[in-house]
Amino acid sequence: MASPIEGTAKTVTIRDVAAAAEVSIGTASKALNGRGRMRTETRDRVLAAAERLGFRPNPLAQGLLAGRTYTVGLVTGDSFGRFSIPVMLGAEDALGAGQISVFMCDTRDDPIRERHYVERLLARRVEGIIVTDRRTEPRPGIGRDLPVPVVYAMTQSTDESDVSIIPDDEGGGALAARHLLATGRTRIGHVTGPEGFQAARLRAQGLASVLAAAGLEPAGEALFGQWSEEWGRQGADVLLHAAPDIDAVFCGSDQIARGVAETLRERGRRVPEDVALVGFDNWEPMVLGCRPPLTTVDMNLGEIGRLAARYLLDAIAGTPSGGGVTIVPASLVPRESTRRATPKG
Amino acid sequence: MASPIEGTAKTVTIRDVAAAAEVSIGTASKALNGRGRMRTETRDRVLAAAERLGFRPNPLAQGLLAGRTYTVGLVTGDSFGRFSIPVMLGAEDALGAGQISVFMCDTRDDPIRERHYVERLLARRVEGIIVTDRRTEPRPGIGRDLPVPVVYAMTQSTDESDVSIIPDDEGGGALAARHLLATGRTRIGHVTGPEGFQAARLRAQGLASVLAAAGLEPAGEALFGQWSEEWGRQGADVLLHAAPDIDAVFCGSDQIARGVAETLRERGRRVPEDVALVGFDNWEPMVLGCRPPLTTVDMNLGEIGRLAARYLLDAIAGTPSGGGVTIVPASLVPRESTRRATPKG
DNA sequence: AAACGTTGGGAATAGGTTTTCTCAATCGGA
DNA sequence: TCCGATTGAGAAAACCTATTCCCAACGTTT
Repeated sequence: MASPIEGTAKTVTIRDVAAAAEVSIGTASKALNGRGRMRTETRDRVLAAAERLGFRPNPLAQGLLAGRTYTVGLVTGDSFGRFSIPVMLGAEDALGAGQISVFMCDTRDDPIRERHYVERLLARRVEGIIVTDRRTEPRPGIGRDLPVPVVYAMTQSTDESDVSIIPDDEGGGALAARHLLATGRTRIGHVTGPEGFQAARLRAQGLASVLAAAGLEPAGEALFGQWSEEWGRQGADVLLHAAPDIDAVFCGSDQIARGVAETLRERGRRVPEDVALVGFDNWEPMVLGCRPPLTTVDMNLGEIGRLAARYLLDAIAGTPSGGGVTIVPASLVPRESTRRATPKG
Repeated sequence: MASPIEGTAKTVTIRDVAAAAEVSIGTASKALNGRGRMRTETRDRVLAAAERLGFRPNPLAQGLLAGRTYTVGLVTGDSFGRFSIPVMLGAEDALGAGQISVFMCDTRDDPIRERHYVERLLARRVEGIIVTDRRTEPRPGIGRDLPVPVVYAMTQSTDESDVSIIPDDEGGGALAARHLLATGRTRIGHVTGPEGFQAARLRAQGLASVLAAAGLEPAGEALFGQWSEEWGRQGADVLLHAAPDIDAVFCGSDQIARGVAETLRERGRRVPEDVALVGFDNWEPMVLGCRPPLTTVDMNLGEIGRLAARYLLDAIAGTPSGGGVTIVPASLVPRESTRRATPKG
C-alpha cells in the first residue's frame, strides 16, 4: 500500500484529481470536502482518485481564499529555556490538536529582535501570538492594537487590558507553608532568589501569610540572594546562624534547595528528620538528584501553556473568554525531604 | 510617527495601495518590488501609500504564485529537551536570518504523531525538514523520497543516504582523556550511561584509545549504568573499590559526574587535588552547581543546528553541500575539577 | 515631417482552492 | 403527455500578488 508520505515528483493539485476522476474542479472540491450534493458513485470516484494520486490540498490557496492561515506565533525571550519549554509544549499540545501550526521565534531577550519577529509573524498572517518569558514580571507589550489576539504566558504585559496567564507564586508559597505545618514543623526558614524578582517576593509572602495565620513567627528573616545552588549553600549557613533551632526550610527554587540540603547535611542536620525541605519548580534533574529527593512546588507550566492556547483559540473564534490576568494554581509534589519523622517505639 | 506594528482594522492589500497611489495593481507591485521601470515620482508615490496604509504583502498569495513558502519544519522526539533545544536555537538562528520561519512539532517520541506532523508539514508545503532527537542512535527515517530535503540533527537515519549531523562522542571522549593526561593523571576510571546507548559506548572508546596510545591501562573497567546522579554516586563507590588508586574519573555525563564528585568527597578524596573529574554535556546548572565547578566536554549542539540549517538552505537552493553523516567536533571546557595540583613549596 | 527607439504604465494571466450560481437532466405527479 | 420539482454537475468568480506582454506617448534623428 502506497504511503501517503511517499514522494511525488510533482505536486498534485485538485486539477489533477478532477481530471483523473473525470469531473470538474468544482465537483472535485465538493466531493473532497463533503459539501455539495452528488451521486455517491461520483464522490467515491473523486476520493479514490485523490487517494491514488496522494492529493494534499495546498493550504496557501485555502488560506488565501478563507482569509485564514491556521498558524500562530510563539515568541519567547527565554531562548526556550526551562520555564518557557513546558509552557510551549502545553500550548503546542492544545493548538496542534486543532490543526493549528506554530511558528517559533526566539528573541534572545532583545527588543529589536522581538519587534522584528512580531513584524514577520504579522506579515505571515498568523492568527494569534503567544508571548512567553522567563520572568513573571510585567513587561512592555509587543505592540498596541495588533490585528490579532495576543496572550502573555508566564509573563505579564504592563498594559492591564492585555491577557496574561501566570503561575501562582504566592499560592505556591502558601502551599509549601501549609504542607510544612501539616507535617508538624513550626520553625520555618526561607532562602530564595533576588528580591528584585516579583516571583521571589510573592513566594515569600505566601509563606509569611500562612505562618501569620497560624500564629507563628518565621524563623529568621527571609533570605534573598541568587537563583543558584551556591547561594543555597551560603544561605543555609546564614540561616543556621540566625536561627539554629529551625526544623524546616522553604526554598525559592529547587536549585537553592539543593544547596541548602548539602550544607544542612554537612552541618550534621538530617533531612527530613531534623529539618524538612521544600523547593520550588519541580525541576526533575534537580529534585531527583537531591538527597533526599525533594518535596517541591510545581507551577503547572504545561497548564499555563494550554490555557494560553485555549484563550487564543477562543479569541480567534471571536469569543474571547475572560481577560486580564489569570493565575494558574500551583501543586505540591511531596517527596522524601518532608517525610514525617516516624514516631519512636 | 506611526509604528508599523500598529493595528489595521482591515487587512490592506496591494489593491488598496494601488488605489491610494492612483496607479494600477501591476504598477504598484513593480514599485514595491523595485522591478519594472517607472518614474521615481510614481515609485515614491506608491511607496508612500504603502507606508501610510501599513501594507504587508500577503505571503500566502506570494507563496502561491512563487511556489515557495519560506518555511521549514522542525520535528523533535525529545519534547525540546536539553539536547534538542540548543540544536533548535542554532537552526533557528541560521534560518531566521534568511527570512525563513520555522514550524515547531513535538512528536513526544510517538511514531504516529511523527507521521501525522510530517504529513501536516508537507501539506503546508514547507521547503525542508529538520529532525532532531535525544539519542544519537540511528533511527528510522521520517519517510522515503519526500518531496523536500530532510536533515537529521543530533540523530541519524538508518538510511545511510540521508543527511545526518551528529556530535563527536568518540572525539569528545578522546578530548577528555588527553586533557587528563596533559594535567598529569594516569590512573583514569570511567563511569557512564547505559551500554545500550551508542553515545556511551563511543565516549568510552574515545577514552580507551587515547589511553592505549599512551601505553596506559584504564583504571578498572568502564562502568556502564544510568544517566543519573544516583548512578554516579554508586559508580564512584564501585570504582574506588576496584581501583583505589585512581587519580581521575571521566564521566559520561555531567549528572553522573556530580554524583561521582559527591561520593569522592564523602570518601575523603579531594577534587581536583587527589582525583580529577571530567563530565560531558556542559550543562550549566549541573556544571556550575558541582563542587568544584566541573571540567566538561561541550558537544557544540548549537553548531550542529546551524550546520543542519545551512545544509537545508543549500539543498533548498538546489546546491546540496555534501551528504551522509557529518560529525561536529566537541570542545573541552576546562574548569576547576581538573586544575593541576600546585607544586609544593 | 516621418520613422524609429525609449520609457512609463496598464491589462491580463497564473497560481490552487472554495463557493455561488446556473443549467441540464431525470423523475414524479397530474 | 406535459409540467414542475429535484438532483447532479459544471462554469465562473473570488482570494492576493507577481510577471509578462503590450500599448501609448514622447523624444530623437534623418
